[in-house]
Amino acid sequence: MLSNTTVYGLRAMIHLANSDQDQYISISKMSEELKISFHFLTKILQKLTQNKLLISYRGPKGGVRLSKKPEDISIYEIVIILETRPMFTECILGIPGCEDDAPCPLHEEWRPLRLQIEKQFRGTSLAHLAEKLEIFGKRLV
Amino acid sequence: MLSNTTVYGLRAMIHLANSDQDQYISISKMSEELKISFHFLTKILQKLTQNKLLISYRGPKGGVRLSKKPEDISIYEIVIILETRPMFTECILGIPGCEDDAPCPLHEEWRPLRLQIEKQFRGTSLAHLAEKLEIFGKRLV
DNA sequence: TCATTTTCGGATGCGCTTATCTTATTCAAA
DNA sequence: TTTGAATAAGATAAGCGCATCCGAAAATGA
Repeated sequence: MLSNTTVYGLRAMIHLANSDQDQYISISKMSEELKISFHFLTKILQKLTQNKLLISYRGPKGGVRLSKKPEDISIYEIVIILETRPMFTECILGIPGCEDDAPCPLHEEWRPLRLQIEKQFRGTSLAHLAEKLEIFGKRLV
Repeated sequence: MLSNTTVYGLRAMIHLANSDQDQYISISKMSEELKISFHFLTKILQKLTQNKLLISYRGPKGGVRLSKKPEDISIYEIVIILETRPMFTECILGIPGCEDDAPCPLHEEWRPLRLQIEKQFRGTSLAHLAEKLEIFGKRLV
């Protein structure tokens, strides 16, 4: 459903939402805590930085932090940036040119589900997830 | 969402559901009509044969045919066989051991969607899709 | 029996995502 | 100003799904 890259990115973002918003969080520390390869995590967070979801800072005491309040970041934004395929729009049968006017046989069955998934992703904020993590003791690793 | 392999398999099965049930359909003919590489389609249909969804016959006039009536084959069965990842059960964050008792932060949000997708796939038969193809002039290529 | 057709099944090569490595750049603190 | 810590960015390797190829086996018809 979601690529590894996206999953790692989501976990890291949830972790950041659950950390002190006023200071930069070291990527290497994060990679240890989340058990994600440091180099790979770096690449992923670079992409999120380039897309303005994170602010990075180099040098000692450097790291990354969220560019907005956790309440204002939806997991939809993260998925759109990290997922290479347009999962919220593509035809489930992969037929080129499939659209409402010229639908594939599964088109009508798939559309409502696709829209509902998108709605759910748009409506779920990092703050919401971080809160759950905090209150109910849920884990990221 | 679905792998290429699964998509090809689904298209081929819909094509078969829309063909004469009493005779074997040549894979090479099918591959031409569906514009799918013959060798690759062969591999995919072999898997479906091994899993009793198709019955194959070698030699001249050979080919494959559905092992059950199109009404009795759900696209769920096909996806389960061809998809390598357990898409109807796996955690959306890919966290090992994620389950109802020890959920990841997205667990509760994802579960109803996942179940609804599964329900839709279980409830959609090849006959239903073939009918649509026939009546509304929808296409597979 | 022999040639032809067709699926079966193993082996191989390709390409993209995933993952790693290396060098450059930036910043803080001594 | 120098040193060390940390991200940035490009190059490179590994793994897996995708795709192809080829010989073997089975069935048909002559």
